[in-house]
Amino acid sequence: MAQDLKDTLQLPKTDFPMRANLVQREPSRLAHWEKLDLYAAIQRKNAVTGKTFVLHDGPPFTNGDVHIGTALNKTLKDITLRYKSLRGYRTPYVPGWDCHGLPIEQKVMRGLQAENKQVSTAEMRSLCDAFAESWIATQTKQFKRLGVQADWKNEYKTKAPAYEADIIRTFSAFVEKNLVYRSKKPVYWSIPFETALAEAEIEYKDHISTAIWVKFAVPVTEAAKFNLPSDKPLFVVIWTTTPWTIPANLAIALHPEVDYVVADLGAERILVAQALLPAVLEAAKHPDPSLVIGHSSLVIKGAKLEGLATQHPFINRASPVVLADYVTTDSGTGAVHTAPGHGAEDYLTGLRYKLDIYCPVGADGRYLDDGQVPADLVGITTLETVEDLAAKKPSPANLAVLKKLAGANALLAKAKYVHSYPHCWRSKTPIIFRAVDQWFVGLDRTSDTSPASPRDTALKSIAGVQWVPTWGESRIRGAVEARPDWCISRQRSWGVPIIAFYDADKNAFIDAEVIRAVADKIATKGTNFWYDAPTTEILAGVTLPAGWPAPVALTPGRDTLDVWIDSGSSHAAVLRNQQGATQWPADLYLEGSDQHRGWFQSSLWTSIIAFNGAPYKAVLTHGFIVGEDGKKISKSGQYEKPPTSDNFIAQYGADVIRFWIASQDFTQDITLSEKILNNASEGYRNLRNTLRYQLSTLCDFDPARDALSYEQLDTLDRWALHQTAKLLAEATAAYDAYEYHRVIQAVSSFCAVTLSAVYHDILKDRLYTLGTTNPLRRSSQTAIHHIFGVLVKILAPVLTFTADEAWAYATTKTEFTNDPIHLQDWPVADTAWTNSGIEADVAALLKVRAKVNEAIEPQRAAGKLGKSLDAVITLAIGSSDPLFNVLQKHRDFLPELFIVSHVTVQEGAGPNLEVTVRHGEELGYVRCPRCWRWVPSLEATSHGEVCPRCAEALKT
RNA sequence: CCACCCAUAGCUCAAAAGCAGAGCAGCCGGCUGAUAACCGGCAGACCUUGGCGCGAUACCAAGUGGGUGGACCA
Repeated sequence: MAQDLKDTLQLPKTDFPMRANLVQREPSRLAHWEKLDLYAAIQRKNAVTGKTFVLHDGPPFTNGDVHIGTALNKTLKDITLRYKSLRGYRTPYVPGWDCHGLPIEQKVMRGLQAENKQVSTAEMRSLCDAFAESWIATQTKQFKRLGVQADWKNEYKTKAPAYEADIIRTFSAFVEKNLVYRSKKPVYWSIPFETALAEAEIEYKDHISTAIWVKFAVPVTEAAKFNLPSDKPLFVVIWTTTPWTIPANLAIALHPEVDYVVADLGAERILVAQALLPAVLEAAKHPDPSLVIGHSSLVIKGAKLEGLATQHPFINRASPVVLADYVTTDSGTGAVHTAPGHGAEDYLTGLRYKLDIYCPVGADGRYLDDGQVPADLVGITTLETVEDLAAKKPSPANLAVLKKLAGANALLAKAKYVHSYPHCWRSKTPIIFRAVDQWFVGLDRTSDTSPASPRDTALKSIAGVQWVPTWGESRIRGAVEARPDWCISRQRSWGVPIIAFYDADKNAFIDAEVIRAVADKIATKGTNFWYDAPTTEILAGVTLPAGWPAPVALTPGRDTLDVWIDSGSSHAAVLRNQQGATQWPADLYLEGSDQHRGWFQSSLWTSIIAFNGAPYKAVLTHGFIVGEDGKKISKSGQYEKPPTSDNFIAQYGADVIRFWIASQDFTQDITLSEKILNNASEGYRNLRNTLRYQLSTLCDFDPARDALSYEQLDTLDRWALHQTAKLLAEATAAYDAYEYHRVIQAVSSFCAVTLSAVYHDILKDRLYTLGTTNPLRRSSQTAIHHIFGVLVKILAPVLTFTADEAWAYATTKTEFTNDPIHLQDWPVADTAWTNSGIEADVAALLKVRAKVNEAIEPQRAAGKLGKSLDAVITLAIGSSDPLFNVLQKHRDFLPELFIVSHVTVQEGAGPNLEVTVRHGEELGYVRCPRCWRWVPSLEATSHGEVCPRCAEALKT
């Protein structure tokens, strides 16, 4: 009989599974979308609105699986775009791949090395190409699995010939504006391989160097100029661990604020930092340092010595004193040997003082015969071979220089010095710093046609861009202001060549028109054309500028462009060409905050120079994923498996990962831990169950047939719609502000509190027990139908799979629909939904409800009461209290709201609300076996005895 | 060493110059008509110090801790 009655209830029913089983089921939804060509369908749908939102994709590097950090980036982009497309924007999104660069070249090279293979540059490039291509395929799969929706058919690759041609054309704009110049710059140099090395190709190892203290004589005339004593020979003493660079010494750097002292050693005087004098004397093994007194009258600030021209120990050349902040008194003499061709900071100092970037060492590591290097040094190598290292023998050059210094009586002291020193990862020999010719972009250059320098224009354009968060603006401004001239050449194979030619004397020839002509050829033939074809073919049909030698006399350069120009040209190669129906400038760039110095900046420079404006209207940045210990996830050892996107998806499913990402304030670093992801799973399940419950209550509801108008809706349902309107406004504002975590907070709270704990719970009675077509039941279903529509669309950008799944069940009662959620429009709340009168009343009543629950709890604990429906409540409150009237007004609604069997409102004596709880039984009530409410009496029906209300329901 | 950002409950996030609010987790219970679900109750937080304010977790300053970028080192 109980079962019989149960069958008369309208119990909720849905096929929408409670268990998401995302890991298994998401792929089939992806396949379904693919079949529908959903991306294209969305673009078609929004093509008529005239609104477009272009997010330009920053290309990930194609040398590995998609990292969870990359997943974060792509997911944020996807959420943004899906929201915008629901808002009616056409959202062409062309994904990109950054294919060139050292990491790939290195991986390929290490592979070849393991097999002991030698290949040509063109073969090398083909191997790199294949390597990149295979990762593009893998990453595409992984991004798709994550739910990233994009124009995959129109993807851009920086290694595609057409793209490479656009990189080269961008470069031609640099040349055209006369910004490109050639200059020497010190680079890491491997002597055995005769090649420049990148930072990543360096290994640091302990090295035994010969430290030397070298005396630079101060001529009498110079001493006089600077009020230094000249009755005895005076020397400035420098200290260095690389004796072989002494022939390239062009200056001595002092710190402007450090005190220097002239010390009398008896036969001669030396000038060193006062603080380091004892250490210098000790190194020089002075018999009795205590006798040496620095002339107290001769303590002098470094700044006062600027310009003092000392004499190089064995080359007839002055070595002037210059000033530099990096000079320390930690070690050495406080006077730093400066060879601008052999050190990064020496180089910068050299630039500041307009010194020659002098490098008398050839590519083979041997001293050149340049007319300055002493004849007995010419041809001697600076290379320290592996054998030398094993024998702890200094390089020939070091030995020769020591001999020269000793012979010139310039060697005050020498000592072994063990320190970490860069070595070539392939030859295992110490590298040298060696200045070689490089191509630069002069960022401060102006011309008649471009009176504003790139830097000025860049700074101006930064102000016109929206930076999210706002501190991004000062970050990039600082980076743009501080950036020195851009060194754009690299001595690599896997990259885009710099289109420059050289004659037999290594004179460079470069011209914008020629570059563009070559670019056109590369666009069809690929870059290997540059490496394989003879110059005559490369330049066939190209009109050479006046003054150029004939093609036969020219050799194509082997330098490649800095890879930042590759990705930095994407706006030109993609947006300007309207690839995938995009447009320039982009509405948004969205990348990690490290890109202020990377892609945001390189894109800005190329765009400023080539097109005179920023390539983006807004730039949004996010932080990085860190482990619980606050360390970057890649360095944080908390996960056994590599932190790849796929590994996390395999455990949680894409929607949970997306939910987690959306729930975080991504302007900060984002913490990832098992606990946090489990939290996210829990949050996800809550939302899923809420959607599921709504679907189940709508099982017999056909909106076209059953929906009521707002005017016909019940109070509680109107209240729920009011809350929904508030949620929608909040979520919309949060989406617009890119504050997705606030969307999640709002929706989670709405589902858990407003719906699950209050609205849905209260609704059960009327939805289950009333007759199918009862207006009150239809009222609630109408409201739920509206609420579901809002909720599922708010969630759609984040829970792409689940929202569509729920949408499919709502519209077709099956798992899939051919009209997916992502093709719908953003919901609109009817203005009538906002009803503050009802909101105020119900809010007051809900407070009473909380009091009632509080009062029920002790009874429950005492075992007197089970479910709240067993309770009969008496409320007593002073009639002067405004609440009294509210309670009276809604008297008939109270049992339902409190989910109790009966409520009596009395005029109370005290000022406070008094709640009395009794079991229905105590009042002599009987329990209706159908709706479980306690009522004064039951009626007989064909289904047995039930309460009058149920009897009524059973008639229909 | 410099610049910038951040600091609220175990976790993820709110708010507001005037009693700091949620979700998840926790603890105790209920229900068995959302059931690997659901409901109720409980408990739990403003980094430290100073300043201006009637009043500061919020504004200012210093410190501490964490992060990012740079400088330096190589």
